Amino acid sequence: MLDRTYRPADVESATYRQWEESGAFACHPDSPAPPYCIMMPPPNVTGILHMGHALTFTLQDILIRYHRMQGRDTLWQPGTDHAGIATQMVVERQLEQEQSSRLKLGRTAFIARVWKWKEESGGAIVRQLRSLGASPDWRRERFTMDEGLSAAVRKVFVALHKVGLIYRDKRLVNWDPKLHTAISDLEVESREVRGSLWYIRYPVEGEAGAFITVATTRPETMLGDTAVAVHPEDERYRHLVGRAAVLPLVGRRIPILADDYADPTAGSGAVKVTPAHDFNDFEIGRRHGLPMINIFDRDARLNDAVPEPYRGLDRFEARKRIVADLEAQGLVEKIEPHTLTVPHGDRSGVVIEPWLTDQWYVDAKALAQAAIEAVETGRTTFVPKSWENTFFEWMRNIQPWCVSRQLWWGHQIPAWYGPDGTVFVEETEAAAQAAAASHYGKPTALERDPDVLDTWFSSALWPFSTLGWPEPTLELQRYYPTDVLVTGFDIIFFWVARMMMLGCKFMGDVPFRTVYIHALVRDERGQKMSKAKGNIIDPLALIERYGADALRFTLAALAAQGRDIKLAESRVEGYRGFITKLWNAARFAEMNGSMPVKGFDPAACRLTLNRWIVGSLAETGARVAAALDAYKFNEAAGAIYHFTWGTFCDWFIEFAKPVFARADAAAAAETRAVTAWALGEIVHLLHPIAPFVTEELWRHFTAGKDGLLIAASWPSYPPRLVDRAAMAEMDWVVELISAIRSARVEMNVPPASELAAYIDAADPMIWAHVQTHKESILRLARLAALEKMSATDHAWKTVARSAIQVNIEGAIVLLNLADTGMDLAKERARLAKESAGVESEIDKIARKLGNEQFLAKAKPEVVAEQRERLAEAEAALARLRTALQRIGA
RNA sequence: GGGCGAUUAGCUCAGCGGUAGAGCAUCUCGUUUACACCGAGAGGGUCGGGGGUUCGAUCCCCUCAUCGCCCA
Repeated sequence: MLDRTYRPADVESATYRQWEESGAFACHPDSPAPPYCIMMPPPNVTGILHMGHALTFTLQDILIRYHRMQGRDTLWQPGTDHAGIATQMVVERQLEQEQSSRLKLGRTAFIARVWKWKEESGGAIVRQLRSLGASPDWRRERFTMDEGLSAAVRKVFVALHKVGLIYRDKRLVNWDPKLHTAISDLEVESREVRGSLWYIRYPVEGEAGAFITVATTRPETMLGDTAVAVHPEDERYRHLVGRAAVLPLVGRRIPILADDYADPTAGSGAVKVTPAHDFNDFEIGRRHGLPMINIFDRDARLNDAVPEPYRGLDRFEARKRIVADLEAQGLVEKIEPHTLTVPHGDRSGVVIEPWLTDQWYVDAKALAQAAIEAVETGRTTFVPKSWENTFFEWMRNIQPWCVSRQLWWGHQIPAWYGPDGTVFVEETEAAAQAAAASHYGKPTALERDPDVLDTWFSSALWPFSTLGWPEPTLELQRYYPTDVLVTGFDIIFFWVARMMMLGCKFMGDVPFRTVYIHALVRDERGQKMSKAKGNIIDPLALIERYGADALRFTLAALAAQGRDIKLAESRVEGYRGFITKLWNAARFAEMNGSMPVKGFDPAACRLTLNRWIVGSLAETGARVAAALDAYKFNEAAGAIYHFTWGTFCDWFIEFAKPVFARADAAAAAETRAVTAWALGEIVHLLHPIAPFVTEELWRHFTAGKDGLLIAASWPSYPPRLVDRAAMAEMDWVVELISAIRSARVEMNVPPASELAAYIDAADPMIWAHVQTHKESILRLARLAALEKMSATDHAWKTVARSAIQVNIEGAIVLLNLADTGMDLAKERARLAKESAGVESEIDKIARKLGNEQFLAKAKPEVVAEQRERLAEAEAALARLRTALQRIGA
């Protein structure tokens, strides 16, 4: 016997274990079934499950379970990402607490320490994924630093280097002075900061008392200035172009030159040029062949290239000192408040310093071409399509990708340097040494590049490296290109674009046919969840409180395309109610001996009631499948929700009750069988979204005889199951009961009082319907009796004065209040209000139908529909008028 | 500055050419043996403003306002 309420905690972990042990998650590369593959975006090994993960993995799991049930050989490839900077930071923080440090340990010991951390505490998220019910093929779990994946990284690096698509270059990079590494453009966050604009006078050489005033937001970098630039058209400064200024505090002679970059309308119109510490100035420096003077060390402290008093100062300290010294010399003309955007490292949070270093770059521009074409030609499509624009925008303006990082944790770059600096890029040290021996003519000692690769470099290979590339494995052949990538828009650039580029390059085909971009989860006020704001909703806490299914259902129900998801806990609570509702419907079935019947054929049902629920279910099944096929998770969830609660529970079960109690054994048996069948179908249709409760119910009803639901087939329903007549009939009965209920409440009829009712219907079919469903109608509308009586009967006229007259399609029903008394005035008002409503509707439709343009141009079925509506409304109005007349209005 | 998106019931959101919907909240009533994590019923919206296209606009187009996000 099922418990009174479903307790998720009691079944979830055991059910999960059963799924996993049954092998249901496994892919079968040798199977004849068509494959279906999703690459799980590998979460950071340091990560813990947050709401964004819960959403993305729920949606992926829904797709996987759905396609698995459809008979596809599914591979959901799981794994984790080594997350270079994040992981290194975690372990470094630990060392700090032990009064140790990465440097004290040395590289080899440090890396060993990180591996140890990874084995012990890494991958918590992988365990958490299980409580969400995710069903990836865990046997195939990969880690981006696994030997196989690392080999793929080396091979790709070397191959790209050989063809010049990876190269070493000295240019400005985004330098993180806290983490001591270069980072890519994407890892830089622009933040608006309130600062100042300093106007500084630079003396003009050879003209005592003459100055050119430059405006700058970073006065401290003046020590590295190598020019002053003005706009070529700027009359104010034309006479100074070609001459020189004397850099204050330093005394260096720097040219005044004309360059379009200087904006005459901004600041003073003249700008200082610091090519080694500003990306725009770097370009000016290149155009004019200016020297580049690096004035910072790796901590962004002033180095020995600056005058002695400033050496060793931190950049912010230096700013104060330099401004003070310039003021002392009367060289600060003015200081204006100024809002500017300042680059910050997304990991460290410190201000990024443009710094001149040697780094490895990927020629992203060249690689982007094939990826752009793939999307243009539709070999990969985005859902929703509008994200393609974002993708194109980024890809068409892509910059060289700086892939080297000055970290220890990651894939060390396979480059070795000879004594003279010659670089040998090879997959192994032995190969590098061989290359060096042939280059130098003798064995030569080499030193390996200490840097590691950007974490996203290995992630970019994920769709094929996890399948065994470069080996020509069966899996690679079978599952690549994958079917769909599911992810948030925030990593289109970081990851999607790069997988596209490297997939096209090395596999000769796109990594996925479809990219489904889902919304970001925000809190109920629409704010991004963050620790700082304290508005984080922990998915694991929700699972504990409401069950994984309630959380999954909520996320699916809210996952409308192209919108942020504002998650309120009340939604999860509400959908837990749905899970419980289903549970109780199953209890009802159980209590009434409704168990699955072998060989039951839903098409063979005789009772209208049963034909109706069968057809209704078939339509729901089609809707759910169509929604999932179109990635409309909210529609799938909505369809199953409304059917289960609004149709099956609210009406079908109520109608079934009198049938079960009836003497007609055949009818009862058929209804029992249909009830069990429908429940079975519901758990199938709901399983991808709410796998735990559905599996539990399935187990309960089949006693395990039919195997696990996770491995069951997705139901398909032949169109002949949909019986329009049965559906219309039941719709009418529902309308009848609803109308009576509504009128009773409106007229303050005590709920317990059972009224005698009379129905007058012109169409004999209606009376037939009433007779068929009489028991249900009496019960649900709380009537003592329902008899046929014509409005022309004398009795009708008498009763009408003490009765509520309920108007429904094709009929009018009298609810006799003789015993309880009748407020005629109130009844008149009620009928009058209803006729007013109908009149205005008639008016609206009549006007429409009176419009020749409408008749001429609207689709015929629309016109027909309006005619029908008008006819019905007119009939309703006639009934209401007669009803009013009868009570003397 | 460039781009994208939003503005629909008190709140959070669906719908996106032809009868305005859901969840939560509110109000009234109810414990009729599946379910109070419930049931019945009700109230509540000139679908941001203005213009246009159309027989017809919440839906398409333009414009304004407000608010987000991304990129510079």
